[in-house]
Amino acid sequence: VVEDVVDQASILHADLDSFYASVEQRDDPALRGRPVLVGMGVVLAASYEAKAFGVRTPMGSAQARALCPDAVVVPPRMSAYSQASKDVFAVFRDTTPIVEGISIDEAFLEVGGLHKIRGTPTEIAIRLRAEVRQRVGLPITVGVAGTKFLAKVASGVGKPDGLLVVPPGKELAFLHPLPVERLWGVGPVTAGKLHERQIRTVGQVARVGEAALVAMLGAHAGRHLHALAHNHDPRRVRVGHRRGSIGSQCALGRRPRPFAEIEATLAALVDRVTRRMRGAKRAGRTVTLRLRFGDFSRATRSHSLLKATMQTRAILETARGLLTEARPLIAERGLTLVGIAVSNLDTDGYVQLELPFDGPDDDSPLDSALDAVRDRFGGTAVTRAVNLGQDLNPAVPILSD
DNA sequence: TCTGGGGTCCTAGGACCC
DNA sequence: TCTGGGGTCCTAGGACCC
Repeated sequence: VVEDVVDQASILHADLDSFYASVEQRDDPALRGRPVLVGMGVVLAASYEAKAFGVRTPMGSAQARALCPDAVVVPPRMSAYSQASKDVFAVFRDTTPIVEGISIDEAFLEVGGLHKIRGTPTEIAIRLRAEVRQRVGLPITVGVAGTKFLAKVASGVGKPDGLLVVPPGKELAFLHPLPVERLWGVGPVTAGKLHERQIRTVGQVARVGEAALVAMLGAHAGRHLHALAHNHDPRRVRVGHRRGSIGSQCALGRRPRPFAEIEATLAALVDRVTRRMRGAKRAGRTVTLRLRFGDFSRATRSHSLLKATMQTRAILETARGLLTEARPLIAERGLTLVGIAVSNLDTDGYVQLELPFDGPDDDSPLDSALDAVRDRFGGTAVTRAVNLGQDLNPAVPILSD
């Protein structure tokens, strides 16, 4: 009973519609009302006009053009989307301090304690949509419900450019007729397993029983799905989430590549990732090499360092070692994608510098280098004397936060 | 449906620890 | 030399999300 009283519909899930395509239509009036595809090789986003022709992401551009010959295809402009995302999140934070971003174009907002200041959750949601439209010029759909999960489902059903409120007491009536694919966490594999047993709607999932779902899908997935089908989701909206990994990848196409070219691509990926790590002031300890092959099978190889680092050289050496380890696999199956990710992220780590340093009388290059490090990483640099002439072990930190 | 680039979370075996 | 019960961390794979 207490839960019923407390658990009012106070969670908003705000989700921008066809985000990249909407930004393109906003910035180029000639694209408005027309089918727009963002992405040259593969469709990254399609406007609703294009989706009406059956275009989906990720779909090859050739196929998408076949479905929708009148579509305008534009290259992605990531910096414009990134700025638009920042602008929309500013509107979110003006609405409530409790905002949990879950991707570039969606977030949860907790508006429960704001009744006296800003009105009911529904009133807040109406105003939020108007403000995003007015201040950023983009359409957004908002779902309102008592749990995160249901708010997310509601925004999905409410798209495009809509508002869907699930009032307390009406949750299961809303949820149970929906197809299982609507559940967050049910993808093609899980949906297939459910369909095999003639389970197609959320209501049918709810009637199956937890034990049967666990037998079908495994302990966690089974319990999770059972809980969601009954709208049990105790998760609160959390602020201050930090990413757990930073990575970059590159599709290579089906053409066979010389090993040296793969190594060069890997070096470029590592450079991009370590730059982003330094920009975000995050060091990482586990390096993962991601591979995809001609038959679309995948493999990963990973290695954990003793100490977190954001140094290009240390991560590149590790990545090269992993690539060498995977070389027989690559020769056997043919590589179509290579990627690198760094996880086990920490806020501090080490940076190693090599400096011309003639002796005790010549400490100015060291001082200026330390200043440069402080400027760049914003931390407190601590020096440790190391005789580089004797010991060139790259694992020895000479600077640390 | 012949497939990009960025992520998250879970499972499971093995090594190792007390 | 064999044995419990309780853990942690590492690695690899897989499903899923936008």
